[in-house]
Amino acid sequence: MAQEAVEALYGVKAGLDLMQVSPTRKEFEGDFTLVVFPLLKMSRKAPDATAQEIGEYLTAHSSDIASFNVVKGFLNICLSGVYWNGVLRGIASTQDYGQLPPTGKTIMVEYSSPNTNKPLHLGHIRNNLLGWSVAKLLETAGNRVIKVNLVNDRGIHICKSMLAWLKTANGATPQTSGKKGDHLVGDCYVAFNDIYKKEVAELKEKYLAEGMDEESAKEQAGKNAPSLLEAQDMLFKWENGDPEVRALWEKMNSWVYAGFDKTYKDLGISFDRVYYESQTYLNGKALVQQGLDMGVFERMPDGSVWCDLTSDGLDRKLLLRKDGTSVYMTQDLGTAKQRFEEYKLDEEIYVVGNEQNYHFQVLKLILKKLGFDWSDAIYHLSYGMVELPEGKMKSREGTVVDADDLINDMYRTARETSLELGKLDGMDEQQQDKLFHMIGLGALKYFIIKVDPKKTMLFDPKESIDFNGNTGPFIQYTHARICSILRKADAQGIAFSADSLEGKTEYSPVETRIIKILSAFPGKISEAAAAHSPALVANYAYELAKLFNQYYQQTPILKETDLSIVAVRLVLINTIASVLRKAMSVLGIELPEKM
RNA sequence: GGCUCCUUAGCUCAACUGAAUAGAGCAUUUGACUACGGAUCAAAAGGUUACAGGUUUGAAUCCUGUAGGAGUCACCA
Repeated sequence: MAQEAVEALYGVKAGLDLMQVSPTRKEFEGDFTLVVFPLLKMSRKAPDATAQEIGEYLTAHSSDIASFNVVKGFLNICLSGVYWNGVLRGIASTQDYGQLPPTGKTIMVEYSSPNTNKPLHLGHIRNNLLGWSVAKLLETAGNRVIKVNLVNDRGIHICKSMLAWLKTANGATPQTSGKKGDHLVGDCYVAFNDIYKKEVAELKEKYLAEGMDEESAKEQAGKNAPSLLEAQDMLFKWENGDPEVRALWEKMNSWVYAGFDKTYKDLGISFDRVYYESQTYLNGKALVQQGLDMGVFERMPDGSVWCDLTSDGLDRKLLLRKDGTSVYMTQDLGTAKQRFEEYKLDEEIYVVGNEQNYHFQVLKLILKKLGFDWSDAIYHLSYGMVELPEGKMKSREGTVVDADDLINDMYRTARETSLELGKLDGMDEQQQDKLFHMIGLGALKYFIIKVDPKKTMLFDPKESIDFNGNTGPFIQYTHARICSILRKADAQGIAFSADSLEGKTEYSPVETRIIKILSAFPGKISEAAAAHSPALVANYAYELAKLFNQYYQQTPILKETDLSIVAVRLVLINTIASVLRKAMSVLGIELPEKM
């Protein structure tokens, strides 16, 4: 449109990149703003004159434009009430507004990927919420999405827990101890480290007494502590299928899975497929041979295999140990190949913390060297750590925020706040329980998701999570409020539908702003999907909720005497409620009708 | 030490592709109708966007350097 104006006025076709249109800032009058600076070369006139000319042309050629004004090279355009009425009507009569048409693409999202030797903590919560909502976001943007979890269920760390269980637990099970399975196993892991630390200290004393120097005494003690040797022996037995070790391993893992399932259920997240590393850890060995044949990898005299990436500015990467066993990278290479072939993926997203940036850089590079053109379709959704006021969470120092504890805290706060406000008349206990969970979890999820995934974020247990202001409960409250009005309207027998908008030509400035933001929703979904950032959707929902609360405060809805105006306002707020529901559903947050 | 990332109000976070006076929430101060639901709203105060240069009509945003912080550089995963 503006492009046409430029061509008609200056006889030059301007590229779309020069046409900068953005929503007008609220301190100026207008709906959209065209920045004319980039066009000055074509107009060969002063900014204001150029803006004036374009504004006049647009007003003359489009009936949707009501007026315009020029401020310091910015052309502010006001669209007519009739135009906005058409927009609102279109939105109100669209089924599942915000759901974008199918793209035909298949995208896999891998997230969560826990170890089975400790319970989930706040860092995992960020991973889980982010992974789940990115998957939901991509679905909403029209893609077919496969959510997968790769459980790290084998390795020396698991053996440590097993060993400690044998030595210290006296046969305790989740049933007999009353502990959640993942916590029981996690406690064993801690117990192992206590034993290990003690042994290392003793051994170090002994070595020092034998005249070894400090440095090597420490190193040797660390390597030779009896419990560690036992754990290594256990891992060896595991790899050789020792029935006793395998049976214990299966038993303890099953406890952990039951525990994880509970936490996943509380968080409201799920997977389409779960992979276990015990079944995939041999993947990728075939690729090593392929790489050797292609001359991309090289075998050392001791038998180990490496990929030299120094010409790309990276290091040499080990792919096969001298004993022929594979490493993490090797597995990931094989697993990626398997997945792309099996599912014909258009994209694979790994939701993994930014501490593994280097790993994924190497992964993609090696795949590329092996000639897989789909290596570019791998996206590492690298999220920042959750830090505490005293710094990073460290399980060894006991400074972790446990996922289950945090979920329970949120539930309790929601319960206390709700009961204090006492608006839950007529709700039975089961409904209340569901509501407290909805609110508590809404607070937690929103708190995590509203932050840009890439950024390190801070959680202060002392202040915990607020329920006022820019929060999940704020948006839930807004929704409940709208529902309350709609219920009252219904009780009064006031009917409305998109057709109630027929013939409406005027909207107040706030109403226009609301319609504008509503109309931006699908665009926001695709923008967020492209950026892999649910945070954009969270902030969008907040803006909308805030705008409704302003509107509500200054505009009577049911108190208005003109019933046709009441109906229009009901259409508007009903649309707000459904867009809020849709937006928050992307984040996995439910909105109550009462709270 | 090499490489990568980060630094915005007292605190937690925004700012689309470079655009107008850098926005919210919390905390602080003040105010709000016989409450269409006060988990709300209105207002005040709070900023040299770490620092120094550079590019540009225009820089929190791009480039260079400095300071501070994080991550990573395993025959761990």
